[in-house]
Amino acid sequence: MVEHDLNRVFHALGDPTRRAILDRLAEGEATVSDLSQPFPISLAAISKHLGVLERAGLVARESRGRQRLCRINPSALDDARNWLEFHQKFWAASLDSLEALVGTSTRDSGDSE
Amino acid sequence: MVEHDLNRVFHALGDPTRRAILDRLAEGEATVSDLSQPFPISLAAISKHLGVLERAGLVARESRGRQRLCRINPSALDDARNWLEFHQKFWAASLDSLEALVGTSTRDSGDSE
DNA sequence: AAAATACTCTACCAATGGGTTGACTATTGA
DNA sequence: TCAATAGTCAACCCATTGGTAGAGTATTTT
Repeated sequence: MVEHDLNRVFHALGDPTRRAILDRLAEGEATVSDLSQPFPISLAAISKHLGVLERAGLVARESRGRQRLCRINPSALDDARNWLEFHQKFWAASLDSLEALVGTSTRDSGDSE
Repeated sequence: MVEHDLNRVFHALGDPTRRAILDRLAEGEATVSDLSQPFPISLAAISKHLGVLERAGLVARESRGRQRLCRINPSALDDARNWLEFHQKFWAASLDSLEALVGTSTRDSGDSE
């Protein structure tokens, strides 16, 4: 909704490790250790990535004894998807009118819009 | 298509100035000076942003005399949009089964397609 | 109670990112 | 021809990022 959030969401999605974490999380809840397993980096690094994802609203961590259960929040993608969808349509439209303009090859006298 | 590109696209979209540039560019081609006008930063900074957008495949710059005409490439958003769409559906499905397990009926975004 | 587990937190480090300025190139314009 | 315009490029600054290692905090487990 707010720019602010879009920044965080897009930034979070810009890292392949984080996208992979989301992929894995899509199969179900997982602990931080579970999530760290496929990666050759430290647990602390994964924890940091989870922090980024959490601040972007994409995942939630819940304490469960001595472990943290992580799960996904799909609705946080709405803003990003809306942005993309809107702009793609908008751009397509603007390209259409450009092509229409070029296609007719008529010198425009100023009655555009 | 490749991770590589997703990184670049999402990273490019993660900056509000760059999103604003895309917004403005959606209204039609523009020169670098045109694009820099609404922003309180240097032309060089805008040029850098355009480089990021260009490497992400989102815009193209074309030499036109001593100026550079910039225009948008909507199809570069496809990868990002596909990624979002696929994962959102995937996650929604995984949450559905979770909720079925839990038994709550808090399911709100179940519109098809 | 003591030890192991599962994290998080706090430095710290090297690399990257967004910004600046100033020099440089190329195209117009006077 | 000479000066202004349009933009890029390179060097630099500082904040942020992704990574590490190590200490610290709960929770199990023995």
